[in-house]
Amino acid sequence: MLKAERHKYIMTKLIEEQKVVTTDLALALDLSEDTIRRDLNELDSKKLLEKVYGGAIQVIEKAVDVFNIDISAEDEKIKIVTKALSLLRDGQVIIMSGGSTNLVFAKLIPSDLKATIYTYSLPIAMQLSQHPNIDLIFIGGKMQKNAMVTIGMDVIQVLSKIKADICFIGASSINVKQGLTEIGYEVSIVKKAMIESSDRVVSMFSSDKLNTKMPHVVCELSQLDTIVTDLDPEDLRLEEYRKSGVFVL
Amino acid sequence: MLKAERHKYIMTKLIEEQKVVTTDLALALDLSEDTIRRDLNELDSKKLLEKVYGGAIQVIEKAVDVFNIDISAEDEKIKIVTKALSLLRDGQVIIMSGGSTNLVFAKLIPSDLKATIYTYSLPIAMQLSQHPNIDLIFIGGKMQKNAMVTIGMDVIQVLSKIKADICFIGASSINVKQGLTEIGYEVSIVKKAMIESSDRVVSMFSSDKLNTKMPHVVCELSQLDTIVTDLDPEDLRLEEYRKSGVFVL
DNA sequence: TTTAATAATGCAAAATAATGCATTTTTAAC
DNA sequence: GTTAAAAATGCATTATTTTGCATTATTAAA
Repeated sequence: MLKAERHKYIMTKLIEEQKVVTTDLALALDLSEDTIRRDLNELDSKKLLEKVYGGAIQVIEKAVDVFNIDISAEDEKIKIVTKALSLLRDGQVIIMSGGSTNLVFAKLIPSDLKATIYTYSLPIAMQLSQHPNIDLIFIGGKMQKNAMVTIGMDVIQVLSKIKADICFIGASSINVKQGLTEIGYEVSIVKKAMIESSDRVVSMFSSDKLNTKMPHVVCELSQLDTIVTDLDPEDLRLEEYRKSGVFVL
Repeated sequence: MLKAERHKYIMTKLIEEQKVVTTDLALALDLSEDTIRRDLNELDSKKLLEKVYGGAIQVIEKAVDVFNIDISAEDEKIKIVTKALSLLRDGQVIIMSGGSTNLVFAKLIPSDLKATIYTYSLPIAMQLSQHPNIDLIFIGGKMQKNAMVTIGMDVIQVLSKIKADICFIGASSINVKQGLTEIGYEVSIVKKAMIESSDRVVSMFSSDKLNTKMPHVVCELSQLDTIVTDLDPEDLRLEEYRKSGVFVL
């Protein structure tokens, strides 16, 4: 019996019975359980079924909901952004980049804060559109699909004409030598423009981003006014950053 | 019985009866209560149910989630927009307004369609950002909070520079005499600009919008090329519209 | 507070899975 | 056809997961 035949048999069986059991299949096909397991793993990796302990079940295609953004390590992020809330003042003009940390931040902005926020991130704009006292301006342009942010000249142009009091920048990577770096060129350019337009630059990120680097430089450490992490500001891992003159919150 | 099966059983039971009781499940499935408890805890941590003393209950819809847009009469809207899908072609430049009917439309655009879409609606942009073959351009500007669309001069300016093959306009109200009308002045202006920039104008709406009016005129009936409703194109209620030269889909 | 029910924890046995390796089968090139 | 490489298979070993039980802790209600 060919492997392909076996796979077909397994898939048929799976549809008939809603599930298959490794031991049963081994018996029915007169093969070792190892082989069956290898088959099931193979079919699983092709997403034709879902391997579970003892056998496999049908794939449940969960309707991909674009609007359901799940934030990894949300608790940690809440801890970070809560510290940054103290930087907010009524009347500020604020620029916010994308990223899930900033999204958590947007969620937690007190509802009585009166401010103007510019952003080029769809999820952040969605979130802020619920805020009663924030004037929200979305910076349009070509969408970078997966990150759900706009990029390109249109964005740079708008940013270059703004004068903001403070900007909140998500970080992909940061280290003492290169400063803030990004994986994507276009995003790095946009973030540069954000920094140019802001009196004060704040970057929030979790400590696992510390001492990592990506290909495209956004800015040197000295251009950041404040960094906010999950660590205690006195933590040793932040010492070098403190020394270089950045305020650590 | 596989663990995965059991979990499925528990979830089904939970939906049927609104709750499950540990002891009952142990009896029904012929397993120790410990195992059931472990199952319930596992499902709880996946947020599929809520473990309580003695069993589990359904998860309570958590606080209004911005990202959870619920579409009223979605089935009806699916019916409408499905008809409109036939108007799409590879290579088109498309403008889409906001509105839940257009959002449903965005969801159903075939994933192999290659097109460029301009929109100024956050939810629609979120939806389209998942589409693999669409170049998406968001038209930025000041956000109108509740509707989650941008409005104002910035939007008009961008629209005035586009030349689109087709635009899809949601409708608040339509009648034979005034044509398309809107409740908000700013939105009416934006829609006017959309129409100006498009070779072909399509409006999709449910039949209860027929023969109603709002304060701000968008355009006359004659400026619409196609209207798409839930009704049969031959329906008597659409007769006057057909007579006025609009193509009814 | 008391009491019975329910839950958490640690542990051991059993089932299932992963891994490395030897053997066989298949494939492809000469 | 021969032959070498690649793939598939089964086995032994080791690792992981699941499960039930005993024990202890917690909870809810009288």
